[in-house]
Amino acid sequence: MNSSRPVTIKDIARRFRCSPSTVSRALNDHPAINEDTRKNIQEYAREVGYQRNEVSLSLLNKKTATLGVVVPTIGNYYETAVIEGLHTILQPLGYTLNICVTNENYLLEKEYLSKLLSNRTEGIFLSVSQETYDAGYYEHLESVIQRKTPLIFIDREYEDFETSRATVDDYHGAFAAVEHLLTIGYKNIAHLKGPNGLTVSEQRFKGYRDCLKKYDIPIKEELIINTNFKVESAIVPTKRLLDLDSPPDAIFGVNDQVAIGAMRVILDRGLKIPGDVGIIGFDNSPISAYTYPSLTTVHRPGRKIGMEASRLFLNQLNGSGDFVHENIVLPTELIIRESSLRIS
Amino acid sequence: MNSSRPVTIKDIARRFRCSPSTVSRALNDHPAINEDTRKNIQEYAREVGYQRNEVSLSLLNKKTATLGVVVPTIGNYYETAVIEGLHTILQPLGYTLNICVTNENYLLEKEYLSKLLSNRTEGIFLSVSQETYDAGYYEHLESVIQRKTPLIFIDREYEDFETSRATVDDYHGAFAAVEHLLTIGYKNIAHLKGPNGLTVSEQRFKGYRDCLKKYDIPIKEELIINTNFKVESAIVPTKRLLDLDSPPDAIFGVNDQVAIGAMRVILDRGLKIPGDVGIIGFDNSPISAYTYPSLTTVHRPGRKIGMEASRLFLNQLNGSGDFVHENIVLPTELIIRESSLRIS
DNA sequence: AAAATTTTTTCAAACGTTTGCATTCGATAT
DNA sequence: ATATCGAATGCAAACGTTTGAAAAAATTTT
Repeated sequence: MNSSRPVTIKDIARRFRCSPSTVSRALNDHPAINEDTRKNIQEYAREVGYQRNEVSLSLLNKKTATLGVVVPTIGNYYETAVIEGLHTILQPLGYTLNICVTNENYLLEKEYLSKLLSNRTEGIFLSVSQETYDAGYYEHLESVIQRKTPLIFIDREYEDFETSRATVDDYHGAFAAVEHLLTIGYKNIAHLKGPNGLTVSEQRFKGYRDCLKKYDIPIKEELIINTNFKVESAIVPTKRLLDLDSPPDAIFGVNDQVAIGAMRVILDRGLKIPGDVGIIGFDNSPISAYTYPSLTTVHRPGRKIGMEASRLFLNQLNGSGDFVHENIVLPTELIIRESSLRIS
Repeated sequence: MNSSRPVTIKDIARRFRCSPSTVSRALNDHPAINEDTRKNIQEYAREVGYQRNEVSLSLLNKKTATLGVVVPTIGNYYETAVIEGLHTILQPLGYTLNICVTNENYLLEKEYLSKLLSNRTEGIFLSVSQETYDAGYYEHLESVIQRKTPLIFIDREYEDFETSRATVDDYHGAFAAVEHLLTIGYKNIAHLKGPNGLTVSEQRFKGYRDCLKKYDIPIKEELIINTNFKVESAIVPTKRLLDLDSPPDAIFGVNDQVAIGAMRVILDRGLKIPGDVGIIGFDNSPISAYTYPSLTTVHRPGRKIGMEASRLFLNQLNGSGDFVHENIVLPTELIIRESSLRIS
């Protein structure tokens, strides 16, 4: 059986009765190589499908041109937008992105980070998993820091750690959303909150809370119900909201998915959107413009976050020794559509 | 400035005035190492944060434990489901997935494949880009074949190439969808088609066409309009359909996104779904159950595809020399919801 | 034709790890 | 006291490539 071991420089050298160095130089168009030798070797290499073993080069140069992207999930529009942004900047520079999905699992996250370091990844973009965040774990990050591998946080904050960070201004996005509802005449605004503990959830919740405070509206516990970001998780909570003695006249969902789930329940009850209940989401996912009614939402610039995060990485890389830690916070944008339109 | 070069086995050896071999054996719990030596070395290694350089091991063992996943996009639910499936099987086996997004671009696909080979990736899962497919390119695959790197096609067929393949039975899925519409009483069924040339588009179109044929219904050119899988791309085509002299009483969308876009246009015209127009999509994306009205669709088992593809890869890997090429086609499932419910 | 110069090629080391085989060092048996 | 044995450690090669310095070969100059 033909073992089909990849052709190496040594193989080519044997074939031409020359040294590996000559072959290497010929393949790399080194000037100190005879024109004929070069041509012959290059031609032969192409013929036999020689492909340089990057693994050996990585070992030699201590450069792998690989970056890790560690995220809790890739199911949602936002994450893929971030990855696209990273890709846009980093792919042309020759970097390969190694995308690792932790499923919100601490152990998996830890394993991935360790693996990325072992593989001599040159930088890591990390959105910590919920489990990690909840438990306040951070030891697995120590080794990344210790190794001085550039570490960029995307999206989720991690207070105790000083690294660069690119996040969206969830707080003001939420604030603007609720303020919009208030100024348009809604008075009793509920919030379908994200999982406790996550920065994204908490920031948006804070925006909701502080906006109500600003307008001297009491915060009612029964109007704040948790979800897990998924459509399904909005169903029961929304029903509970509608069954209240004084049901909300508007709902602010922690993301578009949840808002869409809520809309469904409301329409099923024969209520009108935005007539009876106003709805607002978060993310500005592509579908949000085409639901019925279309969904007012807060645009979250995922692609830009990816591009900014890339920039932060490159800064660290070219930075002089000690990293300059930057903290980029991108603004959101309120996108007003049908689900919140009501003449005040 | 502290250069913070990663600690190597040699560093540790120097510290203990012993040879690298001893350190290596100590770290790997080799039996022929003195208990004290072992303990001391292991402790010290932990202290200084030693992490074994997998790059050097990869070179030595010619094993990288890395697999490439080359897909045109990761924006949609289906692709992420496939990746999740791959992940489910392969992550526990120690494989790292290197996800590469080609954006339907041939050159990028070619570059990625070449890079993956150079990096000595042990297997490649490929869903060819539209450009590649359109142009019928295949040379970039030759080197993969030549190297005998296991290559598994996911989702998109590539006739001339014999490799293993895991796809969904789009044809029969589409057929069932249209048949459902017909048996429920719809007569004038339009199709919002996917981009020309893509297997997915063409197979679903064929299913549509053949089903109509089976029921002796003439195929009308004006009822078949192209889209690009995205919500927005359904808007204008749907308007055109509704403006026809004899507008369709049902629309079969090539995917859920397109179907949702169509629904939006129809509802905007004051028409009832499913009363005036029945709608059916494809994919069974999470959102499809919660649109208003909920969307009848064809379930596409992305996760299963990923798992099957993994199985095919493992078979090739353990297979004896010459690969056994398998061709897995998974069935779809019709999910009947509101958008097609009409008493016949 | 020898010396000087230029062109072309080879040598050897390095990257970090593992591993078969050889070596060293005590200790035990003769 | 010496041979024998076992345990512990070291040596050296290997993986594939690059690269500065040295060597060899070819060319030009004297």
